[in-house]
Amino acid sequence: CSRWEEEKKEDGVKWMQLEHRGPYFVPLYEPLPEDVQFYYDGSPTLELALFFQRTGIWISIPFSKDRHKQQLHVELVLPPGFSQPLSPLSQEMTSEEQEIIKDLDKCDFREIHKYFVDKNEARKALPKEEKQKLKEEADKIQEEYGYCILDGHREKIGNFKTEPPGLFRGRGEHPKMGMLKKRIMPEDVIINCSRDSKIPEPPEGHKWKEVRCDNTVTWLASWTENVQNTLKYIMLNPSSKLKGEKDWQKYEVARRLKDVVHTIRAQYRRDWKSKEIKKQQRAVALYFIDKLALRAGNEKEEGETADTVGCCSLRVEHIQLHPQLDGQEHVVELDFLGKDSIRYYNKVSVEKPVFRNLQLFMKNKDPADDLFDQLTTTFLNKYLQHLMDGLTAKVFRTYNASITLQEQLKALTNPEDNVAGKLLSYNRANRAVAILCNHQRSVPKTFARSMEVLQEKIDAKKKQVEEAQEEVRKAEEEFKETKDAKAEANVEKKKKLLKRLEEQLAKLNIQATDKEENKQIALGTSKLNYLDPRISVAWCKKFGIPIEKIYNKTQREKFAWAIDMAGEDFEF
DNA sequence: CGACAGACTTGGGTAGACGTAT
DNA sequence: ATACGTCTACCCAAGTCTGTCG
Repeated sequence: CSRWEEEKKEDGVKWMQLEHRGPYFVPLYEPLPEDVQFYYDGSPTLELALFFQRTGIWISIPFSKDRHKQQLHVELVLPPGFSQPLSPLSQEMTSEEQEIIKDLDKCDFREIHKYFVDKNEARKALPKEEKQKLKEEADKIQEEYGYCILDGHREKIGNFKTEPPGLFRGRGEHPKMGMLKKRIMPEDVIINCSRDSKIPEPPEGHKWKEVRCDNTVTWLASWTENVQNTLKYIMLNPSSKLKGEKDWQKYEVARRLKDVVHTIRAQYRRDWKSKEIKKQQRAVALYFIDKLALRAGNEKEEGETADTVGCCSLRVEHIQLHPQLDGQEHVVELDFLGKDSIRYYNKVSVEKPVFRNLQLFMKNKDPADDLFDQLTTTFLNKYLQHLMDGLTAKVFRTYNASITLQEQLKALTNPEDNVAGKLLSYNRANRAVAILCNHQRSVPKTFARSMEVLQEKIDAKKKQVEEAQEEVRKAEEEFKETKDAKAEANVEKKKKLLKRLEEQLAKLNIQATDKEENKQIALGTSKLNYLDPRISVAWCKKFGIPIEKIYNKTQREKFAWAIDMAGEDFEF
């Protein structure tokens, strides 16, 4: 365990030694060959091509979601939303350019697009040795820039490359969609490292914005991104000791919540009946956060980001109250866009006082008004902090996710099952959590097809099983007649074959079930961020499942601390 | 307090690496 | 050997939450 238990540092101090090479700067875009033209309103416009070249706009072309369409019609292939208006980009043009380029629909990128498609094809078609060479070059960069030394350990860095310039897309209906994200230069970058370390060299002819030595933070380099005017950081990979310890801490906080959650629940039930509306709102919001695993819901600057909400920022228009619905009482219908503009839709039967409170909170309000108008996340978190040290709204998500996994594993795992059956149970437990946390994905494009293929396999296997059954029957008959040892051995052989085929069929059926149930559910996020890995490690040990069956290499690296630590009797 | 900056976690999408079946 | 589907690494946006400042 020694890697996870080293000497304590002073409060807030994250490291004593930090040495690295600085960010790797993505290469400049190569100028387009002269015969690759940009047309505006039908005319080749060489000098205007320079604008797009300068801004790097054509790198947005692979941005299009619909690759298929790109190949069918060679049209402007900017994604939807990148059509009119051109205004976010106009800011980047000189006044002469603005005079001419007024309509994105009149911009013709076809030649440019083709150039890039061809280039990409050419790269793919490269001979093996050439590809190998390219890979070696990439590995060299990774080796050189991808690691740092932190307190004597060589640690992997998460994102060591600067982000290339391009068009900002954002998710959902983003008001800043189409704005130009500028190239990051060394002059934009702040380097953070220890004083006595080898200070990274800026690229030739350039200077860093600043070199600082702040060991109360964990980032190695930072810069301000121009679209949202926010900071971006280069930080360590999740496999690092620093991140691992932080992760462990997070789950320890969630485990402490387990001890007091009953008190907290009792408290918010009492507060539903409080005289103070602010307390009532706090209590109802906390109920949602606890029961539905909603996010806290900070206020956001209007017009700067997509219109999404969490618990505290819910508006009246996001919920509907049904005194009766589908045979249930006091049903709240929630329908809103959450983080990443993922829709949250749920109908839940709530306790009567909650229903009454919600009616009260909605009274005399417009649809666009805040449901919890007296509430902020800061206020809620202050309250939680005094209930338990380190408690914030998001701890409920971690806690409920992890406890659900543990309970579901207990309920679903059948010790009699084979490994495949147990893994199905594991995935189902994981799935229960993903559903709770509303982790969705779009149905994979190949879903229907790959389901068909699987079904064909199942049908074929069924046929084989039937044939094998027939074979067994025949063999038994023969044995009955002849009673000779050879026939007996044949019966055994045929039975063995049948059994193997039946097992294969069962495995395929399990696979199909798992796949179907997983159609629109993303398991990754909960596995990576919400489920205490020690629960999974303990489960694996208890049922003799190899850890590789549930965690891939990266995940095993991230959860090394838990794999080291948890025995089969670990309880969350 | 309330706005804002800063630091860190959480999130879905996707290109291409990888492994497997043919 | 190749085609094909799956998985992973990477991308970078979008949250949460704390601390500071006026």
